[in-house]
Amino acid sequence: MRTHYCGHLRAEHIGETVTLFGWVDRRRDHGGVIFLDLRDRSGIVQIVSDPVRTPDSYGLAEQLRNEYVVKIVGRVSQRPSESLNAKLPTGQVEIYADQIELLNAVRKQMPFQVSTGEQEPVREELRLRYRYLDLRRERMSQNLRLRHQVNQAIRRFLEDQEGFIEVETPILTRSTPEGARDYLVPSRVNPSEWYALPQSPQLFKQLLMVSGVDRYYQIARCFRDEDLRADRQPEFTQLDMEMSFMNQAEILALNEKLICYILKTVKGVEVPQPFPRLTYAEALDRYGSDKPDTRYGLELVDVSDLVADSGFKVFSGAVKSGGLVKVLPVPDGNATVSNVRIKPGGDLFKIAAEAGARGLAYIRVREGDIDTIGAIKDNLSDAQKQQILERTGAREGHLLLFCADAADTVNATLDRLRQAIAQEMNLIPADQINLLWVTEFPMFEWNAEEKRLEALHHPFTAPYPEDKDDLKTARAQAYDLVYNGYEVGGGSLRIYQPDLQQQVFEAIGLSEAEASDKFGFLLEAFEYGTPPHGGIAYGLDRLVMLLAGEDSIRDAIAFPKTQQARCLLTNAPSGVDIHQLKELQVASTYQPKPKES
RNA sequence: GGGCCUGUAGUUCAAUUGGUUAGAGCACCGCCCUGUCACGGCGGAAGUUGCGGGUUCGAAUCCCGUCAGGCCCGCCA
Repeated sequence: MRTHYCGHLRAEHIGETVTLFGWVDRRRDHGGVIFLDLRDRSGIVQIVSDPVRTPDSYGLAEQLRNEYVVKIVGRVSQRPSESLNAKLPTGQVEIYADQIELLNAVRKQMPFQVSTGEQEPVREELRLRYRYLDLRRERMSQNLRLRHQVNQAIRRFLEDQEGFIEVETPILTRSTPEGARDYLVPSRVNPSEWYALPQSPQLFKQLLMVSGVDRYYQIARCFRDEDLRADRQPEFTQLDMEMSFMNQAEILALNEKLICYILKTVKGVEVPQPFPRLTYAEALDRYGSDKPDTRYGLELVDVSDLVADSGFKVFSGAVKSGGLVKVLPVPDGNATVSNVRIKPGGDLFKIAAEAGARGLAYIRVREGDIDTIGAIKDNLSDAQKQQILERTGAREGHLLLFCADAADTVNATLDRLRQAIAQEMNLIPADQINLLWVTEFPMFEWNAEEKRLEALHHPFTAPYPEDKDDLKTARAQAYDLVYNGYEVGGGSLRIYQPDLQQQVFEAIGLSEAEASDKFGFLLEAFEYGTPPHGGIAYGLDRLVMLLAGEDSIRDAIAFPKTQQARCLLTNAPSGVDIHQLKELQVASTYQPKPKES
């Protein structure tokens, strides 16, 4: 049968007779000689057929078309010196096709061409409908391969170097409060009861620590029934890890080694360790975000104290009511950003408004003077202006964009503006990889809608010991790994004392009865000798997306869903037979909206 | 639930901004071509302009609705 993969053939094989299988990538028929590019998963090699050298195959070679599946038996030959192809790894050789066997033809018009991949983009809708063809194309087959290499690197490092063992945890599990919406599965054997698909293996991996596994990992499928984004799918894959008897510094160091091993193995890139660390507070202060992209500057500057008692009410009012006044200094921003764009109706104003800001103020630094609206000019003293210029490092040509509002709003607004402006001004070095840890997250944040505290990370996250006495304001021993502005991983040290866990449940408004109902098994497990432990989970799809240089997580997944959570290939989800529902004792209550006439 | 963008031949795009027969590359079919590699040449077939309605003498183009895909907000411990 097959003796070689197409892409592996080199000058050293010249003279050998080989048997190849693959797809016809392209056919070039010169009337007297036919060239075929034969493609398999390893690459492409050129096949030659003509009536003189390969009389037995020429007739069939004329019949072949793109994407036909063929078997080729032929002689590996040196290409004529004027016909070498430097673009192909196999470009020194070609195969004289002594035999061609047509294994399968293409019977329908191709919905799109496989071999033009890079030159001609195809509508994603079509790519997803005919995903098996899309995956034949260079770009997607590379992405599949890259993903495999990442998985492989993870296993080599964690298993061979660090002694982790992979344990599989249930897909049919129980629904838990908090967190995302669950996917539910009815139990036929237990009518009216439901399994939930796991949002993550969180509870099981902690139980495995109680079990003495010590170092656990899993490449785990997770499910969250929430709306989709370019970087969010309803089912996704985590690299999930948990380890016992390690402190935060040790866990971060081990994970840095893991990430560096992956980068080195799949990209050949060396990243210096340790990775930079930013506390949550510092990240918000300097970037307005807990996942800052640090590949470019444009850091925010807090000027609240400088304008707290200025006559400009927008500024002083924001500070008085507990908010902030922060500046996004944009070098050369005067030339790039016109006033029209900052004012109502402008694109930057729109971005700010979407983030909740009511408006943007500005100061333009001109030669020896500043240019701004009258209300600021008249209400800031020369000293205040001078201090602002000094603190923001403003020079001639700088545009200072001000946002004054509640802290959340200011940070969200300037974060988005910072990203938009960096992109517009081409400040983002696309090839750079910036990794950093964000640490010292708060334990909780206030959910205004439900009027209660919510766990920022999850309710099993341990507070810093010194903060334990006031849990509501405590910092968590939690950490996120940020990769070019994307959160690619996050984890924490866990609570392993039942009483402290109970206090955290109380803080988020989970009564003892509820906690015992939902998590009783975990609390009980903690009564039997639980090691201190902690862990982390990475969004594997997101990591692969970034390593592949893609903008969408879908390009890192073989068979992804559309934004409407549909699979265009299989047409899932779909209706089911009424008998299936009867067996499950389940009925849909869905009522289509009546059409208005 | 909301905002924005897209939908024209199998496909990727165009159509002088409301005008007469909706064009081009690739793919497909036929003929020609012995060194191409995005081969080349000649010819051909291929369109309910997503779908439905409206405005208009006239709609791919304007309006309304609807479907599908995308980006975002909300949501995602």
